[in-house]
Amino acid sequence: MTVGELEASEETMALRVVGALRDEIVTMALKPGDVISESDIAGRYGVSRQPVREAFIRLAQQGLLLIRPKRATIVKKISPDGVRQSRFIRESIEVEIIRRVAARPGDAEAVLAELIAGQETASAADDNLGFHALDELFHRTLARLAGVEYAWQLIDDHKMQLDRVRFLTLGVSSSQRAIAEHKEIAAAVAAGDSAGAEAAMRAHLARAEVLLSQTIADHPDYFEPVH
Amino acid sequence: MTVGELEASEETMALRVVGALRDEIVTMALKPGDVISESDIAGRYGVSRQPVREAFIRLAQQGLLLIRPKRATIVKKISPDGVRQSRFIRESIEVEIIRRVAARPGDAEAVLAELIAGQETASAADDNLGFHALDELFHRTLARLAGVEYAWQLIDDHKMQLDRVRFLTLGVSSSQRAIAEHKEIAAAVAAGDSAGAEAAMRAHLARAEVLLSQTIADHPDYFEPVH
DNA sequence: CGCACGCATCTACCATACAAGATTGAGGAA
DNA sequence: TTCCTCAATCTTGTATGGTAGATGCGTGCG
Repeated sequence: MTVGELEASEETMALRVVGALRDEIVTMALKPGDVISESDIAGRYGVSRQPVREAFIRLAQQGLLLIRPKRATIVKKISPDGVRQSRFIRESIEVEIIRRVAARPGDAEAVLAELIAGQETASAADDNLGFHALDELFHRTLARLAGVEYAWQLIDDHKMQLDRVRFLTLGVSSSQRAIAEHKEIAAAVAAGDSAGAEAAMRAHLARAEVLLSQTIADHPDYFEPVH
Repeated sequence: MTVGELEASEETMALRVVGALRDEIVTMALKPGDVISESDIAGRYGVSRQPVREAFIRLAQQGLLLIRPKRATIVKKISPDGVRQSRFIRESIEVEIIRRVAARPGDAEAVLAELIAGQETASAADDNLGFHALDELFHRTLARLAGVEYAWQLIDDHKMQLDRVRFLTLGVSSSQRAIAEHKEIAAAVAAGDSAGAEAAMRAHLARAEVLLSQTIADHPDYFEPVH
């Protein structure tokens, strides 16, 4: 597989390689279990081994690569247990966020309504990518409203694991249903109903759960064996 | 300041430098705002710039260093807002953990009682360091009992920010009170009282909150200005 | 035939040299 | 005095060569 040159930019080579590799991994162009090497990637992107090496370190810390010293570097297989726990973390934080927002709705209602309207537009136009972006923005906005945007950044880091699974289930998810659930959350927030908002958020996040086992069955070699 | 050589070990140089620098930062031997350079650290530890550089990258991703390209690398100042949000994350996750454990106590009661007994021994012997270790183990054990030990690892990463604050308030904290609160949590867990366990955990974590503003007042130059 | 040894050949790790942006301070002109 | 210019000298970024450990395969011995 040949890869186009990295476009020139302000950032350093190392960071550009990080971005390029992350995209390849999340979109499954690089598959879990694939063996890569510094020289290999360096050659493909037309840079030296040094920035590639630093990119490997960053991606390894984010859980996307596994560096086996003096042996090889491989694209980390998806850990079912890791996915489960990433969801646990996300649910813990998002539930706490929605509680806080519901406790002091402020101008949340108007902001959320606008976002949901945008999602309906994207969904009607079959703009899957746009919808995904707005979906993410919905959750990020809730974090901002709760005054903990930094916490969302944390979720974002660990969300890459989930994004790989999401990519494997593309098309399966129903944006209609997601929008309905978003409305339910927004309504509970507007009403200041903490308990209701929490329950709605839990239900919203739980929906993705059922897809995992099916995905594992479809692509068993992309996942770590249970031990 | 001169630093002893790194003891020989199996791991790579880069990882040893990471550990050494992390300790220096958390214990405030390297103070927030201090300017360091790859060459400087390399000379002090007797290695080349390369492993030091890789250590910098890792520590920067963990939020302890700030790399300003072509300029300098500095020990990141503590962000009061970051501390607040790190606590938010920790509370979110720990509350969810304690709920799960309380919902299925299992053999939690015996395990927790044993840990608390150890803490009392350490406290009676004025073994502050040992008590701290057992305190951490208490929370980690709860995560294990909930089946989400990986989630604790996440907290651990972001706990370094909090540890720097904790180091500044050493001696202030009362281990007696912490033990009493641990007992309260364990009792609620044993009784299967989810709501009570959650409330006890929130109170336990909230106790540290009051110390922050005092600490900022004592060491204003260690913290980022509010913007 | 089966197994152990050794060598060719991978890998990531580390050291060193060079490149290029950023800072600082000295020195000269207005 | 004040301000601008520029060069010395910091910094991190990148390239490349050499090193040591791990792997796999072929060979030769039992």
